[in-house]
Amino acid sequence: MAGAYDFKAVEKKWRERWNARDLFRVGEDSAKTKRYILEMFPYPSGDLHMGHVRNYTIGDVVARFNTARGFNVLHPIGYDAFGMPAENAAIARGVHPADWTNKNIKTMHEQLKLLGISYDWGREMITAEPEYYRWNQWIFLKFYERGLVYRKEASVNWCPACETVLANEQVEAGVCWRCGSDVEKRQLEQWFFKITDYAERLLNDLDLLEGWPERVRTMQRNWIGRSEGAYVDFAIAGTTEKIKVFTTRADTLFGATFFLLAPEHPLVDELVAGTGREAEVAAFREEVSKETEIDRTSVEIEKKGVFTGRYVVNPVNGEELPIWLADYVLMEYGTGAVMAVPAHDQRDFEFARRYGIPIEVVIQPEGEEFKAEEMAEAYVGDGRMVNSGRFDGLWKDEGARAVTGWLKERGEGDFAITYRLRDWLISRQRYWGTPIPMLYCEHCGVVPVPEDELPVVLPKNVKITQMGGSPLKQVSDFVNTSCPKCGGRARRETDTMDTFVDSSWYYLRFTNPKNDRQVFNSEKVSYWSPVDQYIGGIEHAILHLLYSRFFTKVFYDMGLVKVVEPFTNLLTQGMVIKDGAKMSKSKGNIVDPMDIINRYGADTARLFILFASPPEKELEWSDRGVEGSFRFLNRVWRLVEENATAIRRPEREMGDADNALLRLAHQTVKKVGEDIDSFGLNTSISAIMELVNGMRDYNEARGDQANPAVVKEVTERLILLLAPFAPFISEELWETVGNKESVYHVSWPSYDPEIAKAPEITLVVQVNGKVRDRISVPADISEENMRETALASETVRRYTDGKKIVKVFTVPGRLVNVVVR
RNA sequence: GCCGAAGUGGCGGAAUGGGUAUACGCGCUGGUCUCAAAAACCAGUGGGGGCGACCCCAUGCCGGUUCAAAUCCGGCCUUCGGCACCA
Repeated sequence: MAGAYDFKAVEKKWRERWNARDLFRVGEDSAKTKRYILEMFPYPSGDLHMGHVRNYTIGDVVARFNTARGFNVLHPIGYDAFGMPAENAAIARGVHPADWTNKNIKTMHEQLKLLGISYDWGREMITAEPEYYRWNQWIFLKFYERGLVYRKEASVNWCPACETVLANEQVEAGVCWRCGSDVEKRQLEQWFFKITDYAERLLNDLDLLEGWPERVRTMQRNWIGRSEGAYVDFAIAGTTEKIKVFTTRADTLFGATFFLLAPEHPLVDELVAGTGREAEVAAFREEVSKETEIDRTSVEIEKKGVFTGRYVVNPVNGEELPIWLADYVLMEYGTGAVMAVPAHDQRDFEFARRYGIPIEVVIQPEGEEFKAEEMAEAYVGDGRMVNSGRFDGLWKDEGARAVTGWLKERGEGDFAITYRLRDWLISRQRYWGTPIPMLYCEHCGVVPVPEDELPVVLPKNVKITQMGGSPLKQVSDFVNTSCPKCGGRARRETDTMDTFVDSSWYYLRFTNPKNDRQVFNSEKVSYWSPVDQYIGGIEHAILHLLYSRFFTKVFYDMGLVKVVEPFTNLLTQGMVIKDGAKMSKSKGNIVDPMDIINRYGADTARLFILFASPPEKELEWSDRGVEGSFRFLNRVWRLVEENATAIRRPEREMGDADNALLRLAHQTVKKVGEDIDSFGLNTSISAIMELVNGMRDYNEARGDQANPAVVKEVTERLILLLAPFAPFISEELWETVGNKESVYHVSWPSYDPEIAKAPEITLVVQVNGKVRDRISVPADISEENMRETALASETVRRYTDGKKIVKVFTVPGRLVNVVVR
């Protein structure tokens, strides 16, 4: 295709050829080493945005590069197609969520093809199709069999805007992760996955994930929040009944002056009955229940509570402690009950001061003596135990162990570990999700749907309103069924699954997406898993990545997979921003990828996005920068056209300029390969640009005298290096220089270290650490020669004459530093 | 408040097992071509000084270690993320 760079024609031509040949299809091949490259699949919200383009382009470079290097590369794509936006669209515009979703998928599929991403299109999956979500249901049943699914009534997070419950991970700083509404608390009976059973393994195995950013590992570690401490039993005064608390500070047990229960604690009614404080306590509980998560967990808000009229007995000294309810005690953590030690816990301190409860110091640091009445805040540091009977004198940590051990002997406590991680609430009171495969039989109670009756198909004829409650409840055909056990009347569960369930295992399904007999084929999943390189946004640092790790571990225990971690290496890409802010409709700073593709082509869009910033960092959008990338591709185009002519000229002997260009080409091959491996995609492109600059200088200097063999070799190398970044133009140019085969199947070029080696280096000469001269010397110069050359330099002499040379430092092949006095 | 990351030209960014600071690109200035413009190409471009070969200063700020610091250490400042009553 001679003439100007017509990106539209070029990209269309190769897109059609790739499609026709199904170029990117892969299968298992035991003769090759596999590489599984995966980008987080998109939610089909409409059009591809710049963040998607960045994500998929980065992945595509890695995939194409690894293919060129001879690996068998799995690089699939699918659509995370269940979710709220589809339902919102249905409510707003009366479209069926399925139709809305499918239309969006179609658009995004086309756009991904326009971008030229090398996906194995035969593996495309849509999680909203029964062929996929039936396996969600199957997994749910298997988890149920293993005791990892349970149903319980609990105080749960409720998003009033989404009209559904949320998992703990999905509440960010008290607001809904998706819509930003203040989350409320509700008492509801819901389905949970018992992720806490895996807390210890999820925590420990973070150490295996050396290919993950430390930041993400830390976030997960904090989220799991392991605490070592003790359970201690407190008897309710005047009864034999006991309440268990969890504490990490058993050393302060002698300093407990009151006792706290969460307002939701189930024992409250029973305790308060007959104390005459019923009304006051009930009013307090009512007040707390109305608070949003934000109010309740804000540190600034003053702690409040109410006395129950009852007491517990401190097991270490028999003292009676008043039982209060306090809003800062959470039912979901530990046991929902706390011993309060105001001298050594800031929250208890504030509470005690507010309600006039005594404060007693039981830990004293060396060289200081705290007096309860003088303290302005709790003392939480180290020190020795005081006022603690036989334990006096022990340091904080040994004291905690000693007290716990002593309680354990007496049967009043034990060592314990708790986690901040809560079980994963997966029920959603929404329509557009996977139906939970459970039945409620009038006689048998809760009954799982038998495996051979899957899938429980999501009915299409549903009225979706914003009225709240599961829309499926209204579909009597769906709800009313018979019990598989007794044949009697039963009704189906009408809640659907959290859509994070869908994305917790899709990467394994890609190894065998069309399998209608098994969730995955064991050979295929063994061949491809784990994912070698996973790429996506940091916003999933906890949510999706933690859930996926949990699923993989359960699958491992089930014998379904042989790996304990799903993603060996993780790259968290940075956001695309414009004018310093995240692109968003409300700010009006959105750049539509399709505009860029229409104006400059996909290759330019890809190149700019990769060149403007390293993948993990934010990318500041720049229209000028895009033009620069487009100019570069035009330069490459003209250069290759020019060289295609030069290649046909008669042979000639190698000269210095030829060797120099060849050297540059080999150096560039080395650098580009190394940089892609370490995700220095911006620097690999700059290296390619330098090669192009070198080639241009060569052509200008040599004119008709150019060496055809050198030109051919260097031009071909250039095209091969460019191919992962700008695949369309590379295909075309590859053809221009006379090749028939698709560049996709051509091996990555090798480099010869001998050719890449420079015959001369620049010797930097410093005097007292300041650069004074730069001298070109042979690369293999000895240290002795370096020293001599440096001292002989005229510039250097000006600084050394009349001075005493104290010492001369040499760095082989680089630098000499002369120290004078 | 706690944890983490990052501060380099006018801008995006290079260079960290200490050793040529500012690669590559954008922008800007001048030039070639043109009736003119665009495109393309060529040259220049951290700041300051000198007629000059050159010199001084500069990687958020202040100190330190070293022959040598963007890079290591200590202390600040700023920005951005995450967590946020977890007993």
